[in-house]
Amino acid sequence: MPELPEVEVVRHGLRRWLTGGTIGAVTVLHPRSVRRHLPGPADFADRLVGRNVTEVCRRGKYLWMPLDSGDALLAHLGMSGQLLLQPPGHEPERHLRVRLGLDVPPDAAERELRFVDQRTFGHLLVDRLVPDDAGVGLPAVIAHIARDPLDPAFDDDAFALALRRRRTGVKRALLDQSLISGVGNIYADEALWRSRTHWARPTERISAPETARLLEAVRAVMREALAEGGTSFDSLYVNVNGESGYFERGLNAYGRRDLPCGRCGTPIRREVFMNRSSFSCPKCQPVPPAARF
DNA sequence: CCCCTGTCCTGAGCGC
DNA sequence: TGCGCTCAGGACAGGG
Repeated sequence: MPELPEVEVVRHGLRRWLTGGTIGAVTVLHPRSVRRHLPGPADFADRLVGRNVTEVCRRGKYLWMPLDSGDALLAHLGMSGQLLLQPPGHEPERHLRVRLGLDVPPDAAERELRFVDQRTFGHLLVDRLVPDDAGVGLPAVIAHIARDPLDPAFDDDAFALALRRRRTGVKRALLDQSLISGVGNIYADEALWRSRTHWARPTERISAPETARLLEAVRAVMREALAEGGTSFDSLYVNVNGESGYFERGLNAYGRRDLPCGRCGTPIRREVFMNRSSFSCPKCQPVPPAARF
């Protein structure tokens, strides 16, 4: 379940291989993986073949590679997506969806970029680059995605104000990628545990200092995960070299139903919210008055 | 405009 | 053994 730290690990791994490389043959093996490329798979391939990759960028959970054409190849890993660099003759993976030939700089070994995705919640598309609010290019289809909390240009004060204007629970707000990006179910639960916040705490009642503590908690859990090389549970997430990125021992709340809270020993509870699991400590994170469920 | 729910997908695990 | 059910959840369309 790749969230910001896992995607950043992938970005970092891809950067060295892709920058300066030229895209060769493109094969779409499963149309669903390019469903958000509205002109269709043939156009997807046409706009990639022969193009030079100039960079590998990320915002939140989105990854994109600007091309010398003014387009970018955009990727979202969804639940189970992987971007693997394999030798061209390597045996096809079970859930291989898209393959992109790659002519890498002359001193590097030949590689093929492969999009592997069991559950097909992830996707690839090609889109034009448009300037963002700082004049740097990002794909037009993700112009609505907020900056992420590790972005130096993330505006903490603006986030605090936007949070207080919302009429919802704090976890729903953390998962809203148009408010703050890169946070998924795992890091939301971890950050809420760390800041001793209940997931249903009404956003309009969250003070500026409390927002600051919450952001600090989000950043701390993400930095810890990055330091470990990315968090994930199942072998569905594999980093760019094909190694599984595990981080279970660093988790304090997520997936720890009935296990003791690391601070107070109270068994961690599991609740269903937004059709997904929320894990929290009943004692450290008590249900707030006027909770928004 | 804002908020929230339903939907997409595959495979593991489990009860009968 | 095999069948059917549940669970995992990111992003967005569309309804209220």
